[in-house]
Amino acid sequence: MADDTNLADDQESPGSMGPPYQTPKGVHDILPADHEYYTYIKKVVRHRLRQAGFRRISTPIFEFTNVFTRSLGETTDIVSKEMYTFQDRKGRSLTLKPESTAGVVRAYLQNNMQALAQPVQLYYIEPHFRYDRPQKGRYRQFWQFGMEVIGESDPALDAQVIQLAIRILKDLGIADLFTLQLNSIGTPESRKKYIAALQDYYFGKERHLCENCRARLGTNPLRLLDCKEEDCVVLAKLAPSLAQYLDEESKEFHADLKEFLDEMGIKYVENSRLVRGLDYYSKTVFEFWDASLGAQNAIGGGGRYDGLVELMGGNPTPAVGFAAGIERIIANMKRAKVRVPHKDELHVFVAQLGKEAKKKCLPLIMEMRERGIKTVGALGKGSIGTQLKIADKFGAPWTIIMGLTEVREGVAIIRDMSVGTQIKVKFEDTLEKMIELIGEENLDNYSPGELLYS
RNA sequence: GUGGUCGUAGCUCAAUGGUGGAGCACUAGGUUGUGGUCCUAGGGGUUGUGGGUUCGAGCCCCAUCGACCACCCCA
Repeated sequence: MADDTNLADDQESPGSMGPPYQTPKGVHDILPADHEYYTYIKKVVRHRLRQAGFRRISTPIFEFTNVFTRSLGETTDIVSKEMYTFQDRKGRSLTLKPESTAGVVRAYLQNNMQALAQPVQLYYIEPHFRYDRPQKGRYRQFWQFGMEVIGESDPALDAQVIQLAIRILKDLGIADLFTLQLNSIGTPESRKKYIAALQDYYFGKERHLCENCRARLGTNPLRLLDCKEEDCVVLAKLAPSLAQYLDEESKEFHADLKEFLDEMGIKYVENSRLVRGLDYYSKTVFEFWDASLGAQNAIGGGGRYDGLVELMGGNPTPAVGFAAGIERIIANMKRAKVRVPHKDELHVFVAQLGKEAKKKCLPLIMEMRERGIKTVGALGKGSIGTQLKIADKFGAPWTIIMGLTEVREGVAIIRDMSVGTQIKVKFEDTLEKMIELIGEENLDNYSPGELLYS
């Protein structure tokens, strides 16, 4: 292979191993057909969260590595084996963000948002990165939207975050595919005590455990309760339960949360084995599980992280949040045969025959676009036959035909592509006639709102 | 990170170790000012990549890249 780039000596570059240029493992292009989904999902998220008083934030794609190691926990799977970590030119360790809560909390502190009215409500729609072995719905670059409520401890906030998450899933037509799994893991102190008790319980019983569980006993003992191996299940049944170790405050908090959820008519499954993979959670944890497939296909989750702000150097500040994976949402929308409305279809193709006609067509095309008629045309040469063929491929319901004859007569032909009938109008009336045919209400008149000058 | 399945034309897929095909799509013509249907013809491939075994490899073996599945874990 040619030595034409300085990537050539990089072991990981595809080189002669595959097609000359291709995306690396686990990442892919988002093509126009899928962007219809992304656009729609973003609209729903922005709309629902704006209604609830959230404001959007974007943190950098990469942060200093310690932002993540500190907040997520050194021994978590994400930190220990899934981060995209690299060094910059000065040898500083940077990491592509594997999730957003850590960065949002960092931004909260760095930008002194403690000074704002609390709670601060933020949402994001961002790409994230994890070095994982890819599978369907599991990519090395993936999009998540999420929300964070920082600065107030109240089970009513947990309830609202959960309600908003469900509201969004409903808007996307997939709420029924998922069940809300709910648990409380208490304060970090009570959890620590519980984990110690659990390890204590399993001490001396290691040889009855499966290989997996023996390894997890040191790193993630809570997972042992979830194992499907026969002997492990038996041991798990007799193991101490997390609920026994919950402090009074957490118990009361959780009871209130459930009361609020009931009040809002939100159904949930109490799942005492639900544990999230990140160290920063406390009290409330929840996930949305596939109703038929279970945990592997979780579409999103969240919980309370009352200790994180302080852990990252701020004053003790409670918080609660939620995040969901957009690729998984899209996969489920497709599975549920949910189609997304979009505005990409053309209105008009302008077929022109010859240079004289093309000159007449260009200003007309500009005017039509200005008025919100989605228009393509005045391209290529060829006979009227090939022009119509192109028009057909573009899928435009109308075609304006301009040939030498029409230029001379000062008219334009408007063809209805679905039935093949056509009418002849005065050239200067073409624009208004098209608006009439398309319908004022169908025009694509995007308005970003008026600019204000101070 | 562990174990496994798969990779053939733009797409979906055929091809006992013995000359790589079909449908759709594409291009041209039938129809030199009228597309989508129809008819006819045509272009397309180092079988993901690199090695090996064999008289001979799309098929067997090894490596590698990629997709997917089950774990691990999560979005």
